Amino acid sequence: MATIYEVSKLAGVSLATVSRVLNNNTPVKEETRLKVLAAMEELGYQPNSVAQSLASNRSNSIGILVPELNGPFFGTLLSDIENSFRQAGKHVIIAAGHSDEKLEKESISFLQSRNCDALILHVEAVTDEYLVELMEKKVKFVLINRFVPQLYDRCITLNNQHGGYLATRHMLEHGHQNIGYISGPIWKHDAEQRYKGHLRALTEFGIPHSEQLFYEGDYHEESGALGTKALLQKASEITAIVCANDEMAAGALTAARELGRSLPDGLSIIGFDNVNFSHYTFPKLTTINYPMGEMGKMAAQLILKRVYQQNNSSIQTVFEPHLIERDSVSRP
Amino acid sequence: MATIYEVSKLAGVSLATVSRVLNNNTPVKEETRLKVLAAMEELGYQPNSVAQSLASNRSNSIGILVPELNGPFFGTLLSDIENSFRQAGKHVIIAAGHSDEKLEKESISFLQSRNCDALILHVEAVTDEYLVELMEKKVKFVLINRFVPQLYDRCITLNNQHGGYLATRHMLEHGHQNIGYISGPIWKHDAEQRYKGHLRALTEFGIPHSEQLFYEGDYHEESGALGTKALLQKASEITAIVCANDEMAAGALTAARELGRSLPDGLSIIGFDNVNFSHYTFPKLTTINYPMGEMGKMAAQLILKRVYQQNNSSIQTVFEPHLIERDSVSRP
DNA sequence: TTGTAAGCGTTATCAC
DNA sequence: GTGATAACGCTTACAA
Repeated sequence: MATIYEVSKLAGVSLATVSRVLNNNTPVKEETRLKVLAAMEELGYQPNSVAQSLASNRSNSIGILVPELNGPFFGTLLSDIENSFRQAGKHVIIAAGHSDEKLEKESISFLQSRNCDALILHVEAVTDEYLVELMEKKVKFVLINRFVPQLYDRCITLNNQHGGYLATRHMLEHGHQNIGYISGPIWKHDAEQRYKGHLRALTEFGIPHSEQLFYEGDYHEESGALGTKALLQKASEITAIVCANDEMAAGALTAARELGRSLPDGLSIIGFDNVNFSHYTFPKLTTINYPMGEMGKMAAQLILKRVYQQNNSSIQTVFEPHLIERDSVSRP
Repeated sequence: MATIYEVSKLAGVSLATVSRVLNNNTPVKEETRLKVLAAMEELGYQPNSVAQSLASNRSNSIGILVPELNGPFFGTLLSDIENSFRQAGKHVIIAAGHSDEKLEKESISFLQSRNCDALILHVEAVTDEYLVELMEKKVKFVLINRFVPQLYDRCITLNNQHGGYLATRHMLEHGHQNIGYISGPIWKHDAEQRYKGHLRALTEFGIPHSEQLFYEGDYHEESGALGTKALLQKASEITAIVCANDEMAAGALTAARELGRSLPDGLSIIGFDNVNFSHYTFPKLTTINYPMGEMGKMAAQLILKRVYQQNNSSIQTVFEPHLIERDSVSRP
């Protein structure tokens, strides 16, 4: 591989000049510019990004930490992030935290040890304090799907409460009065918010809320099935179930069928997230869209702007979900 | 951030010695070793991986190129690859090629410009010749899901023919005699092999093959629906359809239902790949497992062994698929 | 077993 | 505008 030194010799200029045309940050006479460019071409010169990083103290790499790499959720996030950065000549290093505090911390150190210029964190297990400390240590990062007050200007979040509201309102507008709710782990911020939105819709329609109609699941398919069975047993008058995510909704679909309910006539079900499999269910799942891709893109923009001073588009930190109507909801 | 130099001063030894305990490749007296370790601890020293790369001419990074980052397929691949490398202290840089020749080539140069020590390539559009050239340029890489004779010892592949055979045999064993086949683009190697397996099973059971029963799709859901309608119209005696992947099988399920066939009694359907959504369909899809994760792990092992001389486990290059029985196949 | 010193391929600060 | 030259933080002969 040719080096900058060989280029400088061939072009008959100094090292520094070659570096200048490479980075075109300092004016260079057009004539010499062309000479250098020609020399580069001739040698098939490719700058060594490692040496650049060492000298400039920038790696042009961004670390991404997500809970899982598989699963229906993070593909589009990664995809859009990678895309944005690649166009800017940066690259992305990935790691998975598996929603485990120790692993999340390890992954963060790992990414830091890789000299990432910035991190995009989708973390669940680590505490707010830890993240604040990270900020105080001058680590550059953006948070996805989590809001920490002290870090307000680097949090990209979804309006989960509004999503929960939309889901339940959709049921109410279809004339449902007895609506079960299968929640995510209620200690999780998004689960709590989605549930709040549900309650708000209920209140708005003057429907009283009952403990009978609530089941706390764990966001996994199995708990959606369990929840459905539990709810329908406690309160067989239920005609609709709102699930706090699509996985649980899929479980609910299966369970409802096992209990002999026809779908959607015998039981309407709505999900949340609009993950990639949600239109493969039967009936195709009505759900709330989570704009993961856009949020990933925005996280990238934010870093491009704040860390690299590139890009001047405006930054949006909270995103609005919307309803995706498919076939799993009907009138009771 | 503390440097190796500060550590050496604090420990009262030379730069070189610190480097030695860091890499423990050269014997160091236990006593000094401990002094150095203590100094590192005290300073919270973290080696600068960029400087290490420049000096050692190794970046400890591996580039991964897949067609898509989203989609149901590549998550588990990435997940298992990342895992294997992280345990070995390496990291992974990702890129997407979108099955486009130009993009695939660009992505490969991009990854090379990042000084990756090796690449894992899941490419579709680039030619065999291009890959052979790449090898001749001494680029280190492993191919996933593709076999190129000259590159035989760096190809990790699935026995697609056997998979196709298993799928069709499963139908035959259930007593089906009129079996439709929805293929992937037949110019693709895996599509061709899967189809060959189908024919072999037919022959083995003494069932003649008919053009009427073949439909060439494009591996997408829509074409599975189209294919099902076309086949059932041409040959309504069909009682089973073998699809060359799960997406098309999902389309087939929907189309069959629209045509008023009950599932699986009125029509049995089998898929291929066992992607993440295949058990969310209704009925749950019977399919052929594609061990993406294991193949990713193996690709990582191969690189660890050949590029880093780490790991001495044996290398397996061809993987066998197996049947996953769920609910979409019954007797006719 | 340890130290010295020459790189690795850039960028960036000076002068000129 | 351009050219020397000192970093950047580490690895690795070669000596001792």
